[in-house]
Amino acid sequence: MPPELSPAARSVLAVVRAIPRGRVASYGQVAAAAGLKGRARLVGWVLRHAGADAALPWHRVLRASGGIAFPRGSAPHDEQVRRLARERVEVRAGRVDLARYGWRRTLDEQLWGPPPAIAPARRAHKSAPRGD
DNA sequence: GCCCTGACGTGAA
DNA sequence: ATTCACGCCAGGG
Repeated sequence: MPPELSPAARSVLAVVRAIPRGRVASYGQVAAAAGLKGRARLVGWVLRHAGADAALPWHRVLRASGGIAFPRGSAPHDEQVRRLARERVEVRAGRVDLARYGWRRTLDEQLWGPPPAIAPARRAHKSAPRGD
């Protein structure tokens, strides 16, 4: 990263630092919140060059699909999973359920966010012991 | 300048 | 669920 962070880069970092513990946001979402709509790649670029900043919650940034951007099995992937697990964010098959852990900034999003009742009322037959 | 490669996103097949 | 084509744009060759 250049000695002087571009204003854009600073905005991105500010947004990332604003993601609450136990919640996650997508690259695109971060970009938009930083006033850089459509520039998700830039967010990736900034994080990649931000590297050794333990205080930066880079692990809370995921793909729009909720998936981790790193390849399954790669070191950074596992590291991200660990960091997320440490704050109670569960990662299954390399992805996080955005409906449950996605960062919702506006009241509107808070209310309309998790629409379907968490209890799917699935076929009550061969169910498993559930209760989280 | 041109071409390729990304910690990406979206819409279409 | 997967794959593909594009759109995007900063760097590296």
